[in-house]
This record gives sequence, structure tokens and C-alpha cells, in this order.
Amino acid sequence: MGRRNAHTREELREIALQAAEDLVAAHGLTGLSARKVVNRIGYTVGSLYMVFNNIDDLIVQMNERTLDRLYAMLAAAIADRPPAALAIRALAQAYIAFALTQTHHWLAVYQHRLPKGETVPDSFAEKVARMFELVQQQLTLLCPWRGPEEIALAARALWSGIHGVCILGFDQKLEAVGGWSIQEVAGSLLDNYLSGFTQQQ
Amino acid sequence: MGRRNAHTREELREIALQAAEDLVAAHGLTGLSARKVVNRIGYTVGSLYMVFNNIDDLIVQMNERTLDRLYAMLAAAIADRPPAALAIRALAQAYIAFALTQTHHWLAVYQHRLPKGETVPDSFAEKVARMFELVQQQLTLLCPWRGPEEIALAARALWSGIHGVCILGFDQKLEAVGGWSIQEVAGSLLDNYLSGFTQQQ
DNA sequence: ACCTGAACACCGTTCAAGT
DNA sequence: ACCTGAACACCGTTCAAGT
Repeated sequence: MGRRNAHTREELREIALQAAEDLVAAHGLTGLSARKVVNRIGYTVGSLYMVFNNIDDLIVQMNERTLDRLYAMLAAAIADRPPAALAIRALAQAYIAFALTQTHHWLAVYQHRLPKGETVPDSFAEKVARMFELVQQQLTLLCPWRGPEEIALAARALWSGIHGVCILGFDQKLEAVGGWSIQEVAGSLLDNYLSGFTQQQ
Repeated sequence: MGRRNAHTREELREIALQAAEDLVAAHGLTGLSARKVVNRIGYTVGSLYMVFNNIDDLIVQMNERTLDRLYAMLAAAIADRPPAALAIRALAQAYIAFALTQTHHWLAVYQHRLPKGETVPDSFAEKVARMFELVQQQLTLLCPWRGPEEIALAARALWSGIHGVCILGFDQKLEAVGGWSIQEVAGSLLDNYLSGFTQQQ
């Protein structure tokens, strides 16, 4: 036993994260466990702790990769520089499309909570901030007369709102009400909010 | 051993739910386990399955009690029949106040996901629908010229939005952006959305 | 009928031991 | 240095056995 060295540390990290992503894609965050991950990659459970501090560390790193894919999708949605009134809607649609197509990965980002006291690494926070800047940029183009604090507050309100629509949209618990698609509810939120926010002075 | 009969079935259910609520209030849903619950009430783990189908059933029943308290708080917030423009804000403030003061219980309602295929009992869905009706009533008073479908869509959009603000407000993951309180972000969402929605025609 | 407690199949984490 | 596998303290669930 011991010393097989079939993979470098970085390779081991990569295939472990890949296995974790496969498990989450198939069964959600509940379907993930340290033992299932190592089973998939032909290692035993102890070896996981050579590469990750603990299972939360693995999940956080997986979630950072999800944020990277989400950011790429958002950036692509406005790559052709549409008019700002369309751009902000394109961002929302891209966010919803991501949540719809990579539901389990998207959910894992928000479902996972670190043990009390622990905090998310800086790299994670930066990826979130980067996404917000995308929204702020488009809001600034849309309402150049608004100050940066107004823009930042609106970005947060709108983005939280779209996020809430997605969260509750996936939750049967709230399906009770009406038969609208996530897009319709998000559209209502955007239309009415922007109708207020874009009003000159 | 066996047959102690210190409590009726209903009493056992009640003290088990109370113990579960204490555990969740103190440590969140993560701090809850079947063994911890029975330890608190002087029973052994098997006895829990006399009263609950499984641990998910216990959590769902606990969450229903949380929804009852939330509904009571929302109803109280508009008990003195304020003008509709204030009432909708009073509902939002009450929701936020509940999330702020009973954070772990409020989070548990949305964090908990039933195993794939299982669905929430009707009683649970009814409690959610009841809350929505409260919002719809106030929106109807505010905008009597709007049709019932417009009202229902707006209720869903607004409520999802406020919910999203609370969810992301509690999540350090998103603290990255700005230093606004949940109330401020929710206020921005309400002000701008209603500014659009209340516009005649 | 009520309740126990052992059993089973899991889980995250650690670490002495092997190569 | 790398990796194993046993050990520990948990977990949800079941069920024969006791009163």
C-alpha cells in the first residue's frame, strides 16, 4: 500500500473536484460525500485530506468553479454590447438560464453554509464581486445620471430579486401560487423596478 | 424497558418538536439530529419513529409551525388596516423582522429539501398560499384597477424579491457588495417596483 | 401498546503503518 | 512522500425483544 503516485497533487485535486461535480450534477449536494468522491477516482478516503482541508473546503472550491462558469455565461450574454436597456435583461436571462441548466451546481453555491465562525476565502468573495460589477456597469450605462451609491444599491436590489425569483421558482414549496415561469416573474420584477429606477430625477 | 407511557403520542410529538426547535434555534438545521432530539426529551432514538415517519417529516412539521408564527406576525403587521401604500411595506418589514429575529427557523424552511420525488404535504402548501393571499389583498387595495393575474404576478415578483434580499443579506458570500442593511435594499426594491406597478394604466 | 437498544449502513476526520 | 485502512465518533432507520 501507499505511494502510488499515479497523479500529482494538482491532478488529484482536479479529478476529485470533477468527481464531486459529477455527483452533485446527478444528485445535488446531498449526493456528495468524501467516500463517494474517492470511490469514483480509485483512492481511499484518507487521501482526500492530502488535497483538501475538509469536505467544506472541497465544496467551496467546487462552488468557485461554478461561479467561474456563471461569470463566463454572464459576460458572454453582453459580449456584443447591446443597448443598456437590453443588456440588463440579457444578464438576468443568462443568470436564469444558468440556474435552469446547471441547477444542482447553482443551488450548491447557496445551499452550502460554512460551519459557524468560518468564512469564505477571498478568491470566492472576489468572484461574487466581479459578477456584481457586471450589473453595476450596465446600470450605469442605463442611468448615467445616477450616483455610484444609487447604482450599487440598485444592482444589489435587482440581483437579490432575480436570485429570489430563481430560488423560489425551483422550490415546489412555493409553486402553490400561480403558473408563471421564472422568466415571467423575473420580467415583472425587472420591468417595474427599472420603470421606477430609470425615471429621470 | 418498554411501556413507560409517560406521555401520550401527541405529547411526545409536541416535546420532540419543541426540542427540535430549541436545537435549530441554537445551532441551525445542521445542529438537528434524531439522536439529539430524543436525548433532550429522555427517550431513545427508536421512539421517534412512533411519531414521525422519518427525520424529514419532523423537519417539515417544525417548518409548518414556523410558517404559522410567520403568518401571525404578518397578519399582526396589518391588523390596524393601514393605507395600502403603507401596508405592503409593513408586510415586507414584518417578513424581514421575522427573518432577522428567528433566523435559524426561517432559514430552515428554505434550506430543507425533501428527497427527490417526495412532495410537501398539502397543509404546508396551504400555509404558503395563505401568506401570498395577504400580499395579494394589499396589492389589490393599492391598485384596484389591476386584474387578478397582474396582482398575483406582482405579489410573486415582489415577495420573491424581498425573500432574495433576505437570503443574500444573511449570506456573507454576498456581503462583498456595499454596506446596506436588508431594510435599505428591500426599500429600494419596493420603492422602484411599486413606482412602476402603481402607475395608472 | 409502548419503548428500548442493538444492529446496519452510512458519514467526516485522523493517523499509525506500510511502501 | 504518498497512500492505505482501521479506528473513532457521529448519522438515520429498522426491528426483535422486553414490559
